Amino acid sequence: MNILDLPAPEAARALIGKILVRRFPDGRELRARITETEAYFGEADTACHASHGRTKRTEVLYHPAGTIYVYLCYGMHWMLNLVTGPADSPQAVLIRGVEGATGPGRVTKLLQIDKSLNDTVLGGALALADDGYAPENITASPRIGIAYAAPADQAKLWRFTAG
DNA sequence: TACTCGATCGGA
DNA sequence: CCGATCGAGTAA
Repeated sequence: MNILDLPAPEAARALIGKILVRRFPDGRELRARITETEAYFGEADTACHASHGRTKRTEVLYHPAGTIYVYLCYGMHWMLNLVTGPADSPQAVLIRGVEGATGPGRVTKLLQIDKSLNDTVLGGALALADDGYAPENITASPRIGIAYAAPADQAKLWRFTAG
């Protein structure tokens, strides 16, 4: 059972402590342990980009688990998401933080991730690794930056932090 | 084609 | 607190 086959909220929790491996064409490799995630879960979740249905932008969210979703936010920050769950069920986990980078915009800067990885699949330029490490404890809290979402969705405890 | 606003960050 | 910076979405 792959973590990314799980529903996004469960996958988001399970991804804490796992390692992102960024591989470059010249063979170089960067590794960063995931410390913070958020789940965006389906068209019914008004905080999820797919809440407005299937569009050119959100199409990638409907792809199979393990697909990478990268988009530009505020004109300058790339956001890294990993699609979870079955195909045609739009859900994803936002990687909000890794060791050495606090904040989703810093994660992609550190790992040199941009639009070119959008709609590609984990296992190539970006992969997941599990070294068996398990965080001491994981805290769940409300998601950040979704003031536009319905109150019930803002209240969901779908942000996970290692600590 | 115009306009708006964001899953942010760093500096004042 | 506020500006940077740009593409998707929406309205027209």
